[in-house]
Amino acid sequence: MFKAPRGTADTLPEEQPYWRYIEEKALETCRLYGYGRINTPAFEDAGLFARSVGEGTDIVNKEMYVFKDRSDNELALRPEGTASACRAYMEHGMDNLPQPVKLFYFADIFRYERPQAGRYRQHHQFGCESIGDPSPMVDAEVIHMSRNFFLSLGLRNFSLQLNSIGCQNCRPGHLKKLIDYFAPLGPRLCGDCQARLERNPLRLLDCKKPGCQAAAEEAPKSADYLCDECGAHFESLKSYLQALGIGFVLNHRLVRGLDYYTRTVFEIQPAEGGSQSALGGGGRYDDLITMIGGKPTPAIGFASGMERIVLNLKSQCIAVPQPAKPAVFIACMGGDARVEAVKLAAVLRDGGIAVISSSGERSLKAQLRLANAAGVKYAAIIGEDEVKAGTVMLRNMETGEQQETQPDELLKLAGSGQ
RNA sequence: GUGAGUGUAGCCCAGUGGUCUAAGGCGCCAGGUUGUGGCCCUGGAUAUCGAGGGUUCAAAUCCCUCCACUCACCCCA
Repeated sequence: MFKAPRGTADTLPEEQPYWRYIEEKALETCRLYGYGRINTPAFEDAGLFARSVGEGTDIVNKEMYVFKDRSDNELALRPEGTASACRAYMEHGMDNLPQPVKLFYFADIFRYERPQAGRYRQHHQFGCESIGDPSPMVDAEVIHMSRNFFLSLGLRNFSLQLNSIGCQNCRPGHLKKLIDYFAPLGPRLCGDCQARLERNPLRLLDCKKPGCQAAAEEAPKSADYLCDECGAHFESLKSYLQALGIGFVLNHRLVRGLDYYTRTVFEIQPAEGGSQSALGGGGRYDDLITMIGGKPTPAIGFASGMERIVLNLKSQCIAVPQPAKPAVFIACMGGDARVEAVKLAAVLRDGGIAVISSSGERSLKAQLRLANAAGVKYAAIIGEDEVKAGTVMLRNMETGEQQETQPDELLKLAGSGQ
């Protein structure tokens, strides 16, 4: 038998209310902040991600689904959403629009990883990007928006982790300090970290190994080595957040796994669950558009993982709206009754009433059991007597009362919800 | 890619060498009225015991290999 590929999942009808709920809250949040929806392809030129996310990152190196199509184009299933949004921004000349351009999306994201709790090979992100404005006001607004999105979902007890990793001008200085700090520790670092020292010293801060963690705590902080511009940007962002009453945790070890981030980086972390279970995260990426061949364009974005939100909604026992049950179940007995049942279902549906019906193969008892299981308010029963009389036996499933009715009366009754 | 754990019906699971032609619960189907649901009662269907190989007179149960799932690491949403 076929099974869904590893790391993918079917979202069955009973799960859908969670997704619908999240989508509605996201849509409302985007409306409040003036974001417009964009859909981009599930796959792109592989180079788009290699250039933006970074050749040296795990995402590009070992997690990206790359393939050649029949014309030998090198394509990749998108491993994140920002690069596509920026590509679309450039491709459609959105730099000629009033800036910033604010886009949001729901996208499936593909990464070849070992699945575990809250992590899948295909997962879904709600993300937003504000492109074209360098002001820290925008940073504050994006952070405010992401926080309010989670609050609107009813989620509580999450923290906002914040850091600034500087820009092309000041980051090299910090990196050098980091190397100077970590290099003498050499053999006391774990194997991974010794490799990271060469490849990407920032990542050393991220290591979960106790020994490295202790070392990372004392390491030079990027925020201490910001250039004047980055420092001023970070300071005013913090003052905006304070003015908005948004609490945050300065986390100098918060670096993100994508190369394109500059200055502001942030993450929303649930109270419970490890550091790898972030509900969402984002940051500024002022260099990304130049990395993929555009003119210098400042931007900042945020993305959240739908599956992780569902997990947290459940663990926090947040009830989500359930879809309405159909109003009427039509039961029938006998061949002539079936014709009447089909006609009645059509009349009711034309009148906007949700109807489910039985094909009449089973006993009335069995049909009513189905009606009960479906949670309908009314069962409309059509047997030989009703066919002869041109009526319908209407049974109220809540009270058990029933009465003969005309089809058009039934329409009125069910429509009024009485 | 690495490490640990788990694999028995649609779902939850009992069972650790013979009494297992595999128990129970949920769900499903039917019956308990001649045209009537929800509770209750009765009956029924559904399991190549993850797959393959081995040990043994005898394997769901022991051994080996493989596969899948889960959790954790790496990294991220």
